[in-house]
Amino acid sequence: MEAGHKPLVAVDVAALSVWERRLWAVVVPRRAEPFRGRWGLPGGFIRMHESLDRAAERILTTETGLGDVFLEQLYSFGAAGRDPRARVISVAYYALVDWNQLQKSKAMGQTEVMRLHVPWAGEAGGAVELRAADGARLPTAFDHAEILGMAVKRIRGKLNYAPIGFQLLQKKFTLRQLQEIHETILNRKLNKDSFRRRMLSSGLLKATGRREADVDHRPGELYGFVRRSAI
Amino acid sequence: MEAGHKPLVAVDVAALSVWERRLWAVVVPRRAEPFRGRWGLPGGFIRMHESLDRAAERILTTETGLGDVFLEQLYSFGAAGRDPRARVISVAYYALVDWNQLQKSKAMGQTEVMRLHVPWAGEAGGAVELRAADGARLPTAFDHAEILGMAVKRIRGKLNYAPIGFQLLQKKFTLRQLQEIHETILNRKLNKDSFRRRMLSSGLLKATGRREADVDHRPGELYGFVRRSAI
DNA sequence: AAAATAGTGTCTATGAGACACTATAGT
DNA sequence: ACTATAGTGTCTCATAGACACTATTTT
Repeated sequence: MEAGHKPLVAVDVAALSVWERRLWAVVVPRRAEPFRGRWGLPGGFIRMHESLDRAAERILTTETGLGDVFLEQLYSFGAAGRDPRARVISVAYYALVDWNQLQKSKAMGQTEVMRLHVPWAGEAGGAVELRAADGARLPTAFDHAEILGMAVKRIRGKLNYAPIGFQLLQKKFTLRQLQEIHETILNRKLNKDSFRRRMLSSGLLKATGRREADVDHRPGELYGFVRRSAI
Repeated sequence: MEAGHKPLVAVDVAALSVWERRLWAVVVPRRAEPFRGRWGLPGGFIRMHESLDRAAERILTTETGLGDVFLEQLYSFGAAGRDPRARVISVAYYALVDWNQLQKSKAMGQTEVMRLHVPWAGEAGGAVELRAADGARLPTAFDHAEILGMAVKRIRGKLNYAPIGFQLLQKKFTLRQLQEIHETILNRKLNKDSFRRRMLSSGLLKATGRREADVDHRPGELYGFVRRSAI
């Protein structure tokens, strides 16, 4: 059991949100080398006495101001040359954040929210692209485009059996809003009738009796999620 | 970006097999403290210039003699006190090994193959137990019972959409053998007719035209898997 | 012949998709 | 009235489970 030299252990967090039928990610412009001028994920090194989960929470909160969100371990990245300065093993996490909460927390950090473009279908996987408001592709740092891609792949798969769509919405939402979230994540249209049936029969939604307001059409009923889970 | 002290990074491999309708795991008796006399997973520290995947392959091969098997990253474990000697982050992998290959490689290592008892149903998750031949429960080292449990949970989930059952069989096998593998992993009976239809319509099996031998009943047709994947 | 499993055919239950229809909000 | 979406009812199609039956091997 000899250790040789020790790599550094970092935790990077891919925080995703959905807005206007698009996927968005929280990123940080790099002001120092390496990858200066490129965009990276919020990340940091683990402390000696904190767990991986705690490190992910701490890093997300201090870098973005976000707290009390869905946060789950994603994958560990350890290619030898992924950081040109030193050997760094990164344990990646992903977070799902509702858009309104994200806007409120934005004042805190040096982070920006950029649009994700997913150049593959289904769960094929691979790197994704960051796009600026004008549609220009933004350069990414390290292997963070792969990490973001794996986060998208993960939530696409998870949507088939877990109710993670709720994590991207406020506490009360209509079935149409929830369907829009699912369609955005999967990047395909879903059948309305089937979606309603599936959601209502899952037992995870409870009707509030209230309806949405300020829409220029018949308002839908507002539902709540039975339990709002965090790590 | 200051690193503080560096934790050690280890890779542990949960190598699983199926035989006689039971799950088995490759474990190593610990001859030194901590956890002397208990049973642990094959593991080791990562080298400075090797990737995580390569480290998992190396550790599996040197400790167990196993090569060319299905090997995939599972989860990273980083609780602060999981190793009483030092801060160790362990990136866990799981491997699926066909029983005959496992018996052949056994001569090589100091490893043993022990039966797994899974005390939870479905994909509830949690630690599993190691059992000796006489049914006695064996004590485990570190958090390795949790790692093994997560490996079982993972393959149970994966069985719903991926053909990993093949990895636990020799190149040619009958549908009954494959169904037995699935039933052992899931710990429940499956419908024969439906299982046949699902497997045959998946397009992943090709009939060989040959039949099994040395069985005391009508022999089933032997099938092969379209591609034998490794990492 | 008996035992055991292989393999096929068919019926039913379930769930998804398609489609049509009615209901209700804002403009 | 018009538009847009909410919400319901029903038909069809695909798939899983159940069951019955025939086929084929060893003992």
